[in-house]
Amino acid sequence: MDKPTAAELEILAILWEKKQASVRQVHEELSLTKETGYTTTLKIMQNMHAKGLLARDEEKRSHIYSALISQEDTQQSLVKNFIGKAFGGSAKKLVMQALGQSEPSKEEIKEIRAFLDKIENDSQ
Amino acid sequence: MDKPTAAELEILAILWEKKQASVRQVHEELSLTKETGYTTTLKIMQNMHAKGLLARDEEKRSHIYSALISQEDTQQSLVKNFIGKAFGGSAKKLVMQALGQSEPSKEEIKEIRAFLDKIENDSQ
DNA sequence: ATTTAATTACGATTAAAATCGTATATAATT
DNA sequence: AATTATATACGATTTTAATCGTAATTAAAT
Repeated sequence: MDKPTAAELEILAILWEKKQASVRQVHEELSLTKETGYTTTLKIMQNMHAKGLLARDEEKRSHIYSALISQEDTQQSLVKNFIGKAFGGSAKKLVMQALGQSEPSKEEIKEIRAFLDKIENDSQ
Repeated sequence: MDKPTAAELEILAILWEKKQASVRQVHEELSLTKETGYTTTLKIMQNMHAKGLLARDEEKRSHIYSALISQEDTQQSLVKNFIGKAFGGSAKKLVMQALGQSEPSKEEIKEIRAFLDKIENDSQ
């Protein structure tokens, strides 16, 4: 599947969190961080529905939308694409760049170490 | 600075590797992985020069271009932006997603562990 | 029933990026 | 010197995403 655009991703993020929502609800959430018109949000969500990115329940007057692609799958394809485009295919370089600039807490570092342990064991 | 577009990033990647190159050289490299016209490459590089992304030596007939922004700085801003847009600001989630899908080698895992050690010590 | 408010549908417009054609200039070749 | 090849300059076009206005529809309120 084609990767979602920037505006689509913002809407997906809201739907992943809310599970399901009307255009109105999505738009209000979006308005907290972005200056945009209601019909713009509506249009994008209609497009996403037409593309198969969102499901739509038309029972009630105000349609209820929900994401048809999972956050995990989407993030996976985004990361894969990003590593290819911005880091010449090296996941290691991306990881180090991300760690180097984000100042992770002790606890987060611990979690990442545990994750590395898990990967190492799985690969045997 | 504004983040480079996708096409600009491809050109930057070539210039970071070659240090400097003519439009012809960049275009030939680009043609290996992409179907595109010479004047398209030329135009984009001219735009990048106008924007201050590339330096240009006009001594010879065929101008010689080089990147004015470093790979490290660019990757840093790209990653920062990406974490915000695709991972709700959590570098840890990005890191785990990247590690989970890339099947890093033992050697790479070792390097990442060493990097984590370094970060932990620096933060004290 | 009428009016008001809220929603979807639809198309047009705008904006940004990428693409390309053609003219012009310059160098190299014959 | 004339021809050919190669570059740049410039503007127009195409493409894709995002934005928005307005009409039509439906529900709610009076």
